[in-house]
Order: sequence, then C-alpha cells, then structure tokens
Amino acid sequence: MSLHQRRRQPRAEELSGIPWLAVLQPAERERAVSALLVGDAQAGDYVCRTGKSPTYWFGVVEGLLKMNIDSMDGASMTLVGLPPGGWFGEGTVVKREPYRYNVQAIRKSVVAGLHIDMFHWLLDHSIGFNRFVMSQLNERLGQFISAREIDRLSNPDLRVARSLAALFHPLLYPNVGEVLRITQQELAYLVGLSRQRVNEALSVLQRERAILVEYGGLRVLDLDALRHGAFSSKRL
DNA sequence: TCATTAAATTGTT
DNA sequence: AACAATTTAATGA
Repeated sequence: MSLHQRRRQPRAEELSGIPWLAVLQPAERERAVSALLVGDAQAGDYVCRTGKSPTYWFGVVEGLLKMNIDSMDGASMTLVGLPPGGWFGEGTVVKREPYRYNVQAIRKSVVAGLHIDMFHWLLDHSIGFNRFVMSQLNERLGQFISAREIDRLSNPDLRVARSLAALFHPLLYPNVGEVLRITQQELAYLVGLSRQRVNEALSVLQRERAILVEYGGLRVLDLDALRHGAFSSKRL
C-alpha cells in the first residue's frame, strides 16, 4: 500500500540497472525514462495483487520480490523469486487483463514501474524493445519448464541447488550479485520444503563448496555446481 | 560512537 | 513446532 505513495523519479544509478533501456534508441529512451517511476517497498509490501488491473510493468531495481498465489486452504504458494534486474507482468500488461498473482517484497526493495501506455508505445515503436520483451517471454518459459523439472526432483538438496541457480539466471536477472540476501524461511517457501530441510540442504551445499551460508543470506561460490552438480544427501 | 535492548534469524531437537 | 544460540537493527546516552 505504501509503495504507491512514495514514488519518485529514478536516479541515474537506478536507471543503469534497468536492462532494456540500453536497447532503445536515444529518443525512445528519453521518452521511456520520463514514464518511469521508482518506489521503495518495505518487507511484506505488495507490489501488485490478484485481480487488480495493471497500471505498470514492474521491475526489480534492488532487493528481492516473490510472486505468489493464494491457494484454497488459505495458505499461499510462492511461485518464483524476483531478484534485481528482473521485469515481470508483461503478460498481463500486454493483454490489459487483471493480475493473476500477487507480488510481494521479501525484504526492503526498490521497484521500478513503467506506465502501461508507455509500454505499449514502445511495443509499437521500438524494435529493440520488442526483441527484449520477446527474449524475456522466451526465457521465462524456459524458467517455468525447469521449475517443473525441479519440482519432480526427489532429492531435496538438488531442489534447493537448482532453485538457487534459477535465481541467478543471467538474462532474466542480470543484476544479481554473488550474494543473495534471503532468509532460509523465504527460501523454504520458494522451494516448497520445510525450513529445517532447507537449512540442512544449505549445509550440504556449503560442504560441497558451492555456496557460503551467511546470516540472512548466502554467497554463491560455484554457480555451475548449483546448476549441474550432483549432491549426495548422505550425512557424514 | 558506544552500550544496551529488542527483534530477527539460525541451528538443532 | 519448539527451543536456545547467535546476529543484526534500533535506541538513547
């Protein structure tokens, strides 16, 4: 709720973290920037909610968001994590239909929004922008397919590893550093395991030198191992 | 800036 | 789900 009250013009440093601005022509870019707003979201704030009609195409400048849906029993299911550099909602924006999911800040974040009219103007006028959106849709499709693969993995350590790797997708989320600030509880929601099991999996991944567990987050040491490595769930 | 306290997060059972 | 231990954030002198 507070996101829509504390809006401001994006700072230059924030603009540099918006990947699709670089593919625009100077004139297009100038127009796009004038239609960009950023806002701070506190942990727990909603960026968009199910049923509301889209006003903006959103992107993560800083922090971490999650996309979730409410299931029938009242509990909510986290579908995907959205790290810096990630833009989302193009599906609903294109169709001008209501959002089908909630997007909520996992921790204090900076969110950018491009007004829906400017989004459509760019689709009509910029080839670079069209390429970006097309690539975005394609990569996201790939991401959801691999998410289904991950769901069917039986080994919890592998599931955590692959889910972490997905958060470091270079095209969808170009601005993720090597440190990921996420609590083990949130990671548990994201992966669909208990916090205890995630804690254990993180220990395994650390023992295998793939990550470094820190308070309130973790550091990736070997992204390739997270993507492709095999981890034994055997205790030592 | 430092010390104290409250809150959040982790590791374990 | 509950617990203690640890880390961070907040507060005020």
